[in-house]
Amino acid sequence: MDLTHTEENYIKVIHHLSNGGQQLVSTNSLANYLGTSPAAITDMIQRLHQKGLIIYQKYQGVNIAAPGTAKAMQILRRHRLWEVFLVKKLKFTWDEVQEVAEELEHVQSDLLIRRLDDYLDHPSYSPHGEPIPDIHGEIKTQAQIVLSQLEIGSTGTLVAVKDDSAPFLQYLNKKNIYLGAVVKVLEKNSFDQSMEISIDGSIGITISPKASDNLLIIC
Amino acid sequence: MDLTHTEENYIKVIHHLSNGGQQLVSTNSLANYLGTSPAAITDMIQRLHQKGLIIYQKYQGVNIAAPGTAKAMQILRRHRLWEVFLVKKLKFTWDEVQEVAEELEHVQSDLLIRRLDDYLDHPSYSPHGEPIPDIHGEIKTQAQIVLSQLEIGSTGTLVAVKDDSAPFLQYLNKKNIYLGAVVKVLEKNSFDQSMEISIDGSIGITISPKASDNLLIIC
DNA sequence: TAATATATTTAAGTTAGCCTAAATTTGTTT
DNA sequence: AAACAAATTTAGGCTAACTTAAATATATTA
Ligand SMILES: [Mn+2]
Ligand SMILES: [Mn+2]
Ligand SMILES: [Mn+2]
Ligand SMILES: [Mn+2]
Repeated sequence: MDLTHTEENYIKVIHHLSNGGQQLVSTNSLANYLGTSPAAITDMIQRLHQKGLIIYQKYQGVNIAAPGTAKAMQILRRHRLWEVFLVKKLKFTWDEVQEVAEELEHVQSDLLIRRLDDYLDHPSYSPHGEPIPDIHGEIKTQAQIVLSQLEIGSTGTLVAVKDDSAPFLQYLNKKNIYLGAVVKVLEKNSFDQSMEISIDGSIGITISPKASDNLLIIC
Repeated sequence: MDLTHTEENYIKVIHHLSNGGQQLVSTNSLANYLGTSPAAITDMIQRLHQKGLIIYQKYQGVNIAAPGTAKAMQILRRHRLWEVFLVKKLKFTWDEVQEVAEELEHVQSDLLIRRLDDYLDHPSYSPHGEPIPDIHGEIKTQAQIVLSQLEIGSTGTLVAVKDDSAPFLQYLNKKNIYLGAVVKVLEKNSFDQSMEISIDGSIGITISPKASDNLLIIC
């Protein structure tokens, strides 16, 4: 079944906001996330329910259904492969890729994505550390924790960001924080939850709780 | 001014069918080329005329206007750069690129196209030998003639196809005819206008007038 | 539990891009 | 020049994806 660009975007957002199917998503949260009216959301979710991609009960919110999950995985795969291409081959920075990948993900060609994957040597992660589903829609998960939960004196490797918006990524650029770096927690300010960290040994870096809640590490 | 995918496709086709502005294009020829009803064409050309991209007089047909030409050049640039990318980097064959490039050409990002152009080392021609407009919309033209006009005994270099449809390109594949090859006219059958040619020295190749009319060479 | 506030759906209207059928204009014959 | 044929436009309708305003259901709180 072939979806429109708009339907693909809705499916991706419902998958995201439902945490991969773990919770119901309200009409208002979708409207808010997508910047449209609640009426438009109701309109679309009725159609997506009709197509069997989501589960919807009037007034009760929606959840992603199995065919919707498969579709979401396909779109995320395309999105993240294009992000890798843009960064690795076209010298985009990680804060420049979002908008373009948002369009490229809708180009319909299985051959294209298969060849792109080959060309990029089958990457497992996007430039933001998000896992890239394989051709069957499977993703490898690794046990990650958020930096804010790390104890003083502990170290970890920064592997992903939870928020891949340009402002956050630019904030990280400014503080010289990048994926793959070894992070050590030097101090925690219980007053405002801010953290003193070192990045690959460089010290003097203070980050807000909002930032440390959006940085994922492995230990 | 930002156009929709559909508007971009119309502009490209009007530019093409008007021979770059040299002749008027009829409603029916557009309808026929695009596979839509004449009524739909009238609808769209009125809007494109309103936007100043084409010149249109009721019942008289349309022609491309200067801003439309600029837009067409931009779309052709994107289309052909993507075609080069698909063939050179993703190992597509020249008969596989059309459909995908038809979608990729609509991705809106000047940075993307600039970087793609850099990445491909500023190619001048598509895999079909079509010139790639530069960033200002300029194209280099070279004096080309169609193979059917070449005299017996003369040679030339095959540089482009006039028809880049998959069936024609596959026909050329089958006959081992490719761009860059030296073509020599060995014989002409005045009975049916068919031609005996050699390609880089290989003989025993007969081609129809329909084919030799769509092969462009330089001498 | 009843009143009130909030969330959601329905109703009605818009635009892009198509359709078919009818009306109109232009081109071609006689 | 009138009649006919072909090309084109207009009229009316459709679907996708939105909008605002009104109606209705659910949640909260007195
Ligand atoms: Mn998108
Ligand atoms: Mn990302
Ligand atoms: Mn196109
Ligand atoms: Mn081409």
